[in-house]
Amino acid sequence: MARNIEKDKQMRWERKQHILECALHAIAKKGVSSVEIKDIARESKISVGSVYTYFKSKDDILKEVARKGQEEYRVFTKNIAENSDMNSLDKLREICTIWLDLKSNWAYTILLQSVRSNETIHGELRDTVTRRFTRNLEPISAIIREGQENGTIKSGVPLEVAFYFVSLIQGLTLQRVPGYEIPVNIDVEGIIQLFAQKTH
Amino acid sequence: MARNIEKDKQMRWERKQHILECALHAIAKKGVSSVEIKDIARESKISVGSVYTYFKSKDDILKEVARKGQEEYRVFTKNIAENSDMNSLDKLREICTIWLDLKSNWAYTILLQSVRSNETIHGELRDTVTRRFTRNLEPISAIIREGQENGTIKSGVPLEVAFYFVSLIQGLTLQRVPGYEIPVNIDVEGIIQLFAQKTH
Amino acid sequence: MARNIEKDKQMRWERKQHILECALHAIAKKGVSSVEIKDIARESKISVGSVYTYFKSKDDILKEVARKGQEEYRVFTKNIAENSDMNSLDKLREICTIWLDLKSNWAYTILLQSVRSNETIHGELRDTVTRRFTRNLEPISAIIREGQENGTIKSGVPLEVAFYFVSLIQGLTLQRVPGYEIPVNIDVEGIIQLFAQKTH
Amino acid sequence: MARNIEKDKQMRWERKQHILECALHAIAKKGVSSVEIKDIARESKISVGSVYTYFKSKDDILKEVARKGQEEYRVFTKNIAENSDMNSLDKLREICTIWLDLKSNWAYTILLQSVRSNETIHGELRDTVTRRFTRNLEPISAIIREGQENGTIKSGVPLEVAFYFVSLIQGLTLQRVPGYEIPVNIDVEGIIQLFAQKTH
DNA sequence: GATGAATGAGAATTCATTCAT
DNA sequence: GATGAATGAATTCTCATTCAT
Repeated sequence: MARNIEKDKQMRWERKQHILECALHAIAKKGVSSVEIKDIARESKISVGSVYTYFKSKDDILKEVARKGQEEYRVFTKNIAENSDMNSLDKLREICTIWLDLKSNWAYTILLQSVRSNETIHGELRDTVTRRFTRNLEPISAIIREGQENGTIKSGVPLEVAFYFVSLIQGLTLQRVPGYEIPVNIDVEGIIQLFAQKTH
Repeated sequence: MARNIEKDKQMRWERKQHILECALHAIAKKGVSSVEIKDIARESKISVGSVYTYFKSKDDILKEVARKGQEEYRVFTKNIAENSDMNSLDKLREICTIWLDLKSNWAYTILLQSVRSNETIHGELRDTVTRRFTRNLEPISAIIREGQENGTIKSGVPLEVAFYFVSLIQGLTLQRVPGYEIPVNIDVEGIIQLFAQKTH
Repeated sequence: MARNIEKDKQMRWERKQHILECALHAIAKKGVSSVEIKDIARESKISVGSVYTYFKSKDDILKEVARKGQEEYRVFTKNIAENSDMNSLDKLREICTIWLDLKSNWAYTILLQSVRSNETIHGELRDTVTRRFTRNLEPISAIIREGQENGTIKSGVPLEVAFYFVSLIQGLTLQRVPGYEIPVNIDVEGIIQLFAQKTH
Repeated sequence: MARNIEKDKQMRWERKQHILECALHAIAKKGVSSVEIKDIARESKISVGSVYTYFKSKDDILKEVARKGQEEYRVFTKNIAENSDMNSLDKLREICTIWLDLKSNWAYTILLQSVRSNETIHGELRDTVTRRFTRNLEPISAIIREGQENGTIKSGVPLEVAFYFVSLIQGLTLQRVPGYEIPVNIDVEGIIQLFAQKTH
């Protein structure tokens, strides 16, 4: 009996995660504000009613997708930042490459943008997303500082430089709308060189 | 008589422009897909019905706002690019400063963003916006090329570097949600230095 | 122009009243909690969407119907209470007769009951309805006091007796469900005699 | 074996009764039409699915709650009516006191009210409830007749007077919404005096 | 032309009932 | 039998567009 309760909780959690992932895909396809519960249900291969078994409302889902995305991003950048086997530029390179490679990042970036820029969305959520974004600059900021100390990254307030780096990547990501990509090549090395300190 | 017809046409054109500006503000406040015709009417201080006297549909308005914004942007960057009184870095500086200063740019950037990423919006519009965005990279690209030739800007495919420059500025712009700004300072000089060629 | 604005306001007010009356009929037919916006729209001979032009929500309509009903009841009893051409028992007789005759009173009584007994309804509304009910006892209470003073009505705390009188009438009203009436005759004179002071 | 079957039947009956009582509480809290199977399950401390093990449908539960309540009421009034140790007025007094004291009566009265006035409820049930209500007037009617014969109760058609008595008590009961009571004292003696025949 | 009420198609949400475990 | 997740029909509410004044 106790085992079943545990198992049920586990199952419920897993299904929630599944729906969140499917919601992200649905958002990637239709855009945050056009996505319908129907789309999320279809993508998750469950009924519309069932979505409401796991989430209170559509807003609730969007909130959770944003949270999940930001948390995963934090783990992703933190792991790279703390990896002592890589030098600073390689860390930025890695972040840039993986970030621009992941298809889901587009949807996730769009989502965060929408959440933040949509006045109809409850202030608390916008606040939270903003706060998390700011906190998520820290690992990048640490990499920048480290690079500046060993002379491989350009000088400048680390947090500000991190902000530019992230904005640049997000700006590029937003241009990569599936089906409507800007037809200009993106070269990770070129991007990294913007932040690299030339040595002679 | 002919004069009156001319005058009427002129009036009509002016009112359309007024509505477009107000629509941009309304969009900036509520997001492209949440904005209602009622919002645009209220912002323009006219009635809902009158909006339809000047525009065929909501989609029509979005299309026009996007077109107007992108055209003004093209004129803005082109003028700076062709100004022979400024050096290349100063041109970038000027674009960066003015762009980040203008409040309406935030709304306009959001709008383009939303138009391109919103699947419910007619493909033709998304196509047009994308094409114009690409073409609008040209003046910036020209500045980059010029700067590379006189050794003040870093090397790299000019169009790609221009793409990074614009993406960076747009990425930063999107973070500046009125009331929910990321609390990190933006220093134009720091941004320009990313693209500047160090001389010894 | 000023005339039109006035006229518009007047029209709007009249249509609201019309919808409220139709809503009361719809409620009378289907019961408070089963009544749908569709029913109210049909009864008012307007579209569902139009109902929302005049009222914010279904709850808003119920609230207004309750308010309107209680206000009309207050005017009704006050007018009778203050009529110096009738003696006290005639006043009670009149109230009783008219109240039990009016078909809409059934719906209205049901509505007030539902509002008060339904826990899902916002406390503020329940509070207001309760307060108004209490205040509306006053005219009846005045009649009772007057009758006691001239020896035609039984003794007892006037407000309490008024409460019994109103509860009795409301209790009877509630039994008169259209189509499911309790097959027992209601004799106004018999009811009045319960409250009358026998003289010898 | 046979004994087990008996025991099972007994258990099943007891659980049904338990659910019915809990359903009454749930209905009292949320109103007949707002009450959800979930509420009844929660109140009964069993699962939603289990409710359906004992009852065919929500309607079935409502029907049973109403039947149970009306039957208990019949037994209650019949016992008092037939009690030869009490005089007629004492009998009314007893009914009045106990009825107004019992908290569950409020819920039960609301329930009957709602069942009868709710058009979405099956006509057969509404019919049955109405018929039982009428039949349940008989014991009260008998008390009235008895009182009239010994000169302690006012004259009038006994069934009609009984109808007024019950309506008055039910009317008062309905005003006593937990937490939203009408702030007027209820004095059983005052009520009884309305029906008492003054002797000189 | 200007206005804002009217419309109805479409989206979010609820909940009685069923069903797999 | 017990459980609670799954279902989808039904309901409330929204909003672009039309239309009468």
